[in-house]
Amino acid sequence: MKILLPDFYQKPTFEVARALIGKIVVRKIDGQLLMGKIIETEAYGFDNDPASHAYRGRTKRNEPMFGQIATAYVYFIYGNHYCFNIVARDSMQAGAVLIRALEPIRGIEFMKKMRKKDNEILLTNGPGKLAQALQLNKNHNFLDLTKKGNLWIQDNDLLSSERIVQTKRIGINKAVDLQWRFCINNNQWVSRL
DNA sequence: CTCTCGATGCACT
DNA sequence: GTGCATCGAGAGA
Repeated sequence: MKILLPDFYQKPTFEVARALIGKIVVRKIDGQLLMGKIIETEAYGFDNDPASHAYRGRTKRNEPMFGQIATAYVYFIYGNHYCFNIVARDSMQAGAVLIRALEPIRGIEFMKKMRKKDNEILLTNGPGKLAQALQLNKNHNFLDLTKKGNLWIQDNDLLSSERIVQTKRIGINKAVDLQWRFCINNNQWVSRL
């Protein structure tokens, strides 16, 4: 499995969001590997996207979205949860892909422990859930995802005939009609239909 | 400084 | 389906 290189992320953000479906998130903790297949993503833009953190310009929080592509943008939300994004864009000044759901591939027992849940569906079927399962937090903000450190993204060599569907984004109140959400059709780890 | 509210998850009816 | 915990970022005064 080859690691995804920077040029993979140097495309319009919504295209990268679609391309990331089926790819593998790898997390290393204390020498143990956790892996999950990306099932659901959303693209967030810049001044073309009122729902994006970057919409009103550069701030301390959204700094990663304006920074180097192929790095992580992790933010804290609702006083409880972290959300994991990957910085990706071409000509825009800012842009990132929110990872909304994974299918657990490896390290499932560890994820169950972190999530305090035994049901495999409930481990990573939502952005806050997968961040908890993989123990992602502010420490991973700005992290280069093209290097094999403790978090990176790999290609998926296995052929997949699953259909990718494109829909409106979830959990936002602005730009609600933009079809910038992608997920594997009929997959049980998708956060919502 | 104060106020609002959110790219959520979970318990509950 | 509805309600809400919980806290930091961002906006405005």
